[in-house]
Amino acid sequence: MTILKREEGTTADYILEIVAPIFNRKGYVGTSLSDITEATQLTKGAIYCNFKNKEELALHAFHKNVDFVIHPMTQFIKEQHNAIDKLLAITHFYRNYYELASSRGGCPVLNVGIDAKHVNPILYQATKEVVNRLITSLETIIEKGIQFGQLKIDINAKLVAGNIYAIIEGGIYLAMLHDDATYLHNVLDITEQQIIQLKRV
Amino acid sequence: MTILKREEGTTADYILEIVAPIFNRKGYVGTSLSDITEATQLTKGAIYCNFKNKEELALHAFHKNVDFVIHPMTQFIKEQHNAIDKLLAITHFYRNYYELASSRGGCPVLNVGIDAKHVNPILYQATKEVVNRLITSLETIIEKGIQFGQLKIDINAKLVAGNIYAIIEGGIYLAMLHDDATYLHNVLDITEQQIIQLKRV
DNA sequence: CCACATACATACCAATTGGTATTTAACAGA
DNA sequence: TCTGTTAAATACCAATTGGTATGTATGTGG
Repeated sequence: MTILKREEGTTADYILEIVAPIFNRKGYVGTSLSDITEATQLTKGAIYCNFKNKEELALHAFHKNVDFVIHPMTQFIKEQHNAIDKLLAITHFYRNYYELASSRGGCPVLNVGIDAKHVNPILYQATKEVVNRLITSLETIIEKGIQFGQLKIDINAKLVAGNIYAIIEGGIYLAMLHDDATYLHNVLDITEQQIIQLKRV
Repeated sequence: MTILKREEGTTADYILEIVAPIFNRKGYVGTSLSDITEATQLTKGAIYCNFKNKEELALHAFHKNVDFVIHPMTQFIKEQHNAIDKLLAITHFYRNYYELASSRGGCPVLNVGIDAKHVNPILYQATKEVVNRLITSLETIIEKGIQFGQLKIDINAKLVAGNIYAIIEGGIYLAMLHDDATYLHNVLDITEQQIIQLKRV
């Protein structure tokens, strides 16, 4: 399978694991092949044997970064069984997001969404799709909440979902910029208030 | 003064005017000297005669971009004479922000704050200072509003200022990502509600 | 044990990177 | 009109960029 005496996983996985945070930090153009070979202690031969080119590697790295930060949240959500609790599980999850994400170079959605827009259409498109997925899942939670009589009936699910995501991402931005999680925590407080007001009385 | 037969302004101004949106779009590492010489139709001699190096040029470009989008807002604010109206002038200003900023490559604060963090300490620091200035001015408006009896006395000015800025910036992010200003408009609606609730009863 | 595929290393490529030294042209002041 | 200064063009630099062609070692199926 692989020459290197690593216990588990393929070389491609190994490369991605090391390279993903680098792409997240330095961006697509900012990350060079020499950054990659240096960090992995592999040669270009190994890289191009496992990935078609830099772009494909960056795309995989992006998805790896997204999974790393988002996967725990989906678990949190599944554990709850009504709309309010699911929404609060989200804000609860984001309470620890600064620690989770900053160790890997920040929020990949925020980073790549900004970084790739005028530079790499593939990565840009991938970011849009991830954001759409996230907002849509929020939307679905709200819609089902309305349907099951947990939330007020006059709620615009799409609008509220977008707002929640925007507010949280704004808090993440400020937290990352100033290396201070309280910016995020403060907007989460607001978001939670907003969520509670969605509850059907 | 300058060889080029431009009617007004220095060559440095001319370079900045053309180069600023490019830096905003492609970022610091993503913008090459050849991008710059191509766009300005000048040679590297002209560039390095007017700016010490790429970094200094990028720094000036950043401040030019910030001024371009922020200056109109400060005018708006000055025209109002109580805290609520000043705060609403801000949200009013951001109603047109998508059109204003996207034509120049997006929000420079958001772009450079993300782009430069792990790549260029000078630009990163500059962004933090701009954000601090903006949040502090918000804070001052709120504090004076409390002082003059326009706003509730139990408001945490620093906290509210940070929240408003985070929410707006989050809306800007989504609007830019999806090329859809409504994401921004929706969070501005929320922000305005929040502002009105600050009013002393 | 041999043929072959796989996985990676090595060596190389043209193009581009940011930056500089030199040259040229234009202007201003005397 | 001569002189010094300045702005910009030109030519050049070593280093690095992403990518590829070739070489080599290792494991595997027949």
